[in-house]
Amino acid sequence: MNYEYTSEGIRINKSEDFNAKQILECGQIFRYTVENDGFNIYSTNKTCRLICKKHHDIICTNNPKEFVHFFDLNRDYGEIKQSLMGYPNMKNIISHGSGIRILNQNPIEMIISFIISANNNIPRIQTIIEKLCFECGDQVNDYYAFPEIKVLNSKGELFYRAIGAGYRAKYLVNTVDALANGFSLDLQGMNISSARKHLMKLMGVGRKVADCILLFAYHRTEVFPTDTWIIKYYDDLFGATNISVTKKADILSEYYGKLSGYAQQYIFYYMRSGYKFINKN
DNA sequence: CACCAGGTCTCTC
DNA sequence: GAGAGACATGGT
Repeated sequence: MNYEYTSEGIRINKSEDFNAKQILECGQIFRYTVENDGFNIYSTNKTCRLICKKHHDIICTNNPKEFVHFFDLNRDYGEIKQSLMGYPNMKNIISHGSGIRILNQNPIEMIISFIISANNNIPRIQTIIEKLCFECGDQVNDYYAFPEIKVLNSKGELFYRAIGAGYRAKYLVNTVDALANGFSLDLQGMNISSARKHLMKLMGVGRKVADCILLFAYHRTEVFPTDTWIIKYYDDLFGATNISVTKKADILSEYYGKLSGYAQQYIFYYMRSGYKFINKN
């Protein structure tokens, strides 16, 4: 990715491989706001302002190095997209969201966020997380940080219900307690199935949520998070069958290999934009 | 009213 | 290990 540090911030020259709107709207991040000239983006207790100009974007932040990693700027997405083009229908799908990148986010924030995401819709997920930060997070200038796990662990099920988590409140209480008491988040050296199994010990973390955590916090791109949108895609591509969602996820991740996570994001964005998938080779 | 949204848990066989 | 139901909440 072509970028440089300037006095204004991280300057990103206009490129097919970076589109702020697509990066933020492809469902991987829940904490951002839309402004006239761009976006405000929040991750753990950090923030940046992404200003979109005609010929370039500027990332304004006090933590430039962290946000270079956050936006995955040192990876060649052109190469990734080139490889994916070889798959059926991917040309259309990728061209619709060609500026998507997979962010490198915080494991705890991803775990909590995606437990809330289960059987829920994106606007409501955002509202719940926003309330969580407002109620439990440290105030930093004009926003609230993602809460410390200790603070979250001081809250009970009633609190999580009050912010709208519904029946997931119990899962949150249970998982936050595990995280506050030394549950390991170090997945280094673990193969994908061990890493997934480990995360799934947390209450509220099933196959799909585990795969989101692996992809968005650990950049394990060999997973293919399979939700209701992806199932629609799968059924169109391979034909609707009675096999389980888990099995479909296995087949998809086998099919796309190490590019699964990237493929999944392009497809998710495409499907959710209201495009009907048409299976034509 | 039913169905859906980035599913998971529990119970049963 | 696979297959039903239940589950909070808000939108269409």
